Amino acid sequence: MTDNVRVRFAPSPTGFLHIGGARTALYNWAFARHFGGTFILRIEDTDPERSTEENTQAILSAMRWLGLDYDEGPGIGGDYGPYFQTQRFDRYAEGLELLKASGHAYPCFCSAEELDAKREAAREKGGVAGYDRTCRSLSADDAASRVAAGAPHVWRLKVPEDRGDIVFEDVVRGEVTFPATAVDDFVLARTDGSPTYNFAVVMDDVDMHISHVIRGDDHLSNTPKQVVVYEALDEAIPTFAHLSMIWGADGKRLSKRHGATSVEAYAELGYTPEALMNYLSLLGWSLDGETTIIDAATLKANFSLDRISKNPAIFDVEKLDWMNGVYIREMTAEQFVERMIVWLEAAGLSDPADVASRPEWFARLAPLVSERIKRLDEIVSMVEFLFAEPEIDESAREKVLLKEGAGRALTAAIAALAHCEWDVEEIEAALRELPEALGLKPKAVFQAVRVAITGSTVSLPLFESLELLGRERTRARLAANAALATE
RNA sequence: GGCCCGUUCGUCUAGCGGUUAGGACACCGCCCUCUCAAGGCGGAGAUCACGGGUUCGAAUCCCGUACGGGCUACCA
Repeated sequence: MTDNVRVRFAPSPTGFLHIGGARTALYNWAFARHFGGTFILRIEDTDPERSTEENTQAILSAMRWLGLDYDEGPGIGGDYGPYFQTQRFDRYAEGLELLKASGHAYPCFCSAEELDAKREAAREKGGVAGYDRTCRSLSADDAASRVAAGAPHVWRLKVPEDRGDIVFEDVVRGEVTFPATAVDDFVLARTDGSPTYNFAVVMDDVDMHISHVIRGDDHLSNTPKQVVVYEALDEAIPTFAHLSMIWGADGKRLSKRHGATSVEAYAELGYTPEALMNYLSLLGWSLDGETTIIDAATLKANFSLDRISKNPAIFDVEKLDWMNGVYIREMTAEQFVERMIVWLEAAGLSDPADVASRPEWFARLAPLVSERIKRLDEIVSMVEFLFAEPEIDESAREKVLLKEGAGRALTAAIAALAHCEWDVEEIEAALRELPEALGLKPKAVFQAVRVAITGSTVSLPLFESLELLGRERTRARLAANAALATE
């Protein structure tokens, strides 16, 4: 592991792992893995109102599910911890002392009301917002004595008078320039001593020797402020890469209105982590513009920051569905059975012991199902008829069983299947003879059998289904429905 | 309001001065076929947001406009 590439994903545990956050995590991970660098997970839990332990756990489990393993962070530690911001307050305090000592921070006694008023006024005039530096002109003695006297105060960054435009390199945007006026003497430490976000991140990224900051676009405007903090701290500025946002289908910020937004929700809907990872990797990045199926190994081998696109992307569930289907179809029977049984067990239809008792049966079933679904949750309705007596769908009964000839077809099927070998070929051969013998269309015969066996006009392939169902149950269902069908 | 960022088929994107503007999803048609899928073949779909430049030549470079987004907190 080389130390020249150290990146981090730094979520706030104020909710589940969002799709956008997952992509940010994925890009950091892929970048680190590509260069044999270090991927760090840091929990930014400084907002006590909204941060919860549950959310932290949910984020960890979502990352585990996606396969985004980290090298330093919660649960596994590392040389630059702790990895929870709430456990790093002493470091922020030390950093602040450093800035005070070097003259880069000064106390401000302005009240919230005063600041609000000033901000309003400044905005009215149009143009430059930000703190007007009132307390910056306080004499050192005056400020010190007021602090000593216990006057409530915050600590502000003293942006150098001669600091010109702030220019930094962003791998995806190129050179980004902010006018000096975009950075005011912002607050580093609040009245209660806690650090503000823009100060804490820089302290953490410095302490953790972060080489590349890969994060959401919404932080681009924070970057000049952070750059000034790095300078005040006299620390090296990392390389930045700001990822544009992911939007919902309507081009608006992705939210509950758009359906599932958390990684967890996608897992529950039957998406595979492999597919979600593949889809997310292509949402704002491309290998060559042609390749769409990219597994983790390929991603690790090819990921690069310079192929990240600048424009925001709309999350397209239909493409994810297609991709999920591709991954499902690529599974071996064993892999698919492994996933299938989870869903069947949840539905109360089967369990691992069942698989263990008849592995070949499940192995035969697997490919029939896997090539027909896009999401794992579709498994249940598709194979239910093999585990329980199906209910005959009303419209299927009307359209098929109550059609003239259906009863004869079922009766004939019973006879035809009575003595043949019970395997697909024999079953098919036996049933194929019926249409002609009965003077019915093949479709009419097969659909009648299908509905009688599965309860639906749409099902897994007929002959295979019968084989899997077994001779006895097939005969019983055919007989039961023959009695109710139209001759 | 100010500052910053973005704009190629409906969607994700390729393109980085000269291409019939390529691929993928979705869509349509045909083939395969016991239903549904999968698969194969083919099709439609982008005046490259708009307007000016620069250039022999611009989707590609520059400027402006429009639209969208972000930041502008003692949130993160």
